[in-house]
Amino acid sequence: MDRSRIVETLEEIALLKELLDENPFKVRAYQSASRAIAASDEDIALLAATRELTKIKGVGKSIADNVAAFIESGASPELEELRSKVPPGVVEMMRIPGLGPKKTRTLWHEMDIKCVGELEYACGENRLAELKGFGQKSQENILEGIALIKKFAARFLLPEGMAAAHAIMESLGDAPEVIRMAIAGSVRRGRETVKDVDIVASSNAPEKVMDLFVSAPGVEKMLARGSTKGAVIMEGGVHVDLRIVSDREFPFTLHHFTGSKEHNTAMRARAQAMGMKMNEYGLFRDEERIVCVSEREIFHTLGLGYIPPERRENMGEIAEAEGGAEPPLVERKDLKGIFHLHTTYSDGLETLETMARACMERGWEYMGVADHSRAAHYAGGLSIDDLKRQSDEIDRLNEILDGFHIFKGVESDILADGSLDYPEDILAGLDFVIASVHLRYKKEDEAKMTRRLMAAIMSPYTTMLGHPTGRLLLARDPYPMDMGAVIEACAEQEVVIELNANPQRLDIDWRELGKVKKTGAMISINPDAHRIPGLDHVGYGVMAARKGGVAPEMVFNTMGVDQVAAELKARRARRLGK
DNA sequence: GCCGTTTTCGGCCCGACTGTTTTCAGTCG
Repeated sequence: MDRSRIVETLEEIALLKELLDENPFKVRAYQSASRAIAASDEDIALLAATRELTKIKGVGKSIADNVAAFIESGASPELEELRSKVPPGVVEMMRIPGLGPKKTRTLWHEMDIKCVGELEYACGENRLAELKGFGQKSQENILEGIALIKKFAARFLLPEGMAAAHAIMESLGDAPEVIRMAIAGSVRRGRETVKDVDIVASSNAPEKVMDLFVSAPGVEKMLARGSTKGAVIMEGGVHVDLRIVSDREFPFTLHHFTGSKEHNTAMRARAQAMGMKMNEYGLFRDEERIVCVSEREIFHTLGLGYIPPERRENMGEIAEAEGGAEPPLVERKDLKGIFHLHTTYSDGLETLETMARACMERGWEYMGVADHSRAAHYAGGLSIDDLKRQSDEIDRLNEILDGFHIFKGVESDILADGSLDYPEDILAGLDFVIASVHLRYKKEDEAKMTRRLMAAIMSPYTTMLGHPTGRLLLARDPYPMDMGAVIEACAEQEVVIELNANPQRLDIDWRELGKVKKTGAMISINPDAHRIPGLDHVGYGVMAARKGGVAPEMVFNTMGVDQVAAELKARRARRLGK
């Protein structure tokens, strides 16, 4: 049983109970149990089998029994029962901004509205205006909300969120009324997809700053405008919130709006346990305000080391920072070179030499070229002759490029039976091989896909496993497979796991990195670049690695060129000797 | 439903904004 299925089940139970107007504290209990299980390092199935689920703080006897029953039978009677009471369309209605459980329930019970379509019709017929708690304005807002969720997927990729955030930062950053200003929210945390963008500013003239914000270039629509809080929609549909506070409040507000909500909840609980109270304006002991000029001081006051934004997901980071500890996290400057880029030999847009020079400009010591293999017809995969031509060109370039080295590699398709795409003697002539699935995954079930990946990992020529889950964010789900088994096999075979830094992939998922760390396997932060700007995607990869708590030593491409060359040789030799 | 250095009962994180109210409920983060 997948942990995420348990977490989703508990979340859905909480939501449905809320819609059914059950005790809000009971609802919260399910929510916090769900979060606690999501954040736990423990083997949930094992704890369930030994009746020890209540060891997890936030999981009591009742929920523990439910989860255990769910794991055993694969179905949750409680959830089924709740689902039978709430039409699915009613749950869908809650996606509309401004509709929470209470209002949705009113629409459902008072107006017999059971789906988004019926709601849209009712608004068009002006039938909500007379309903208690609603009015003309809410009717309009609901219609706009429906249009919005139809027009835009509810989430955006990280780069789109960053672009919107930087646009606002640029138009407000130089204003004399702005004292400090920073991007907060999920963009700052480096989440792979974001729902909206949060920006925090300090000022003594908030009204002026708010004026600038709602009239900034690129703003399409103003949603809200208070004295301290405003919200707009940018062209392209990204929702941006701005919060303006006094400068002494700024670090607390920045921390608060960086979130995550779960991290904040845990931090406030910690403050409370230490006899303090924390909110977005400050930290207080009794009525006395505790001065902190930076986020670092806030963490310090609470007996913690600085927790970088990427880590703030309440997935163990607070325990790790206990006593002032600050576990090292990889930074972009730690990368000494990169693997996995494409050139005009296959579907890249730049020549080998142009890409090499672009890497040199970025201060890297080496690059590992990995064009597509011959099965990837659609991407101009390389024939054996193409590979040889490329190899000759690399030899020439390695002669003339001063202080830079190109490693010879390929991104070999993992064929349906798990074998690689070239004969062994060809693979043996390469410095490294990235093995990736690109084709024939749609009909594979979990067992078959796992076997296929395992077979590829077992090849002594496989150096790295490329984009392990195959997901395309907001577009394609990961293929089904046993990730735990794949990670263990990689560790055992010394196969490096790719963290594909393309912002549409960010694959392996950072949530798996804790597991990778435990097995001792290494990751490589690979740009998978097809053009020059794609090289800078490693920045997204670094953020994802940091979210997973990855130290520089765990990242293959933090090694310098000589060490990488030696390591590639040594690994190949060890595996051929096995 | 969960939890416990005030508690096995009585609490449960906190504040801004909106729209509908005529002092506040609901939503959101």
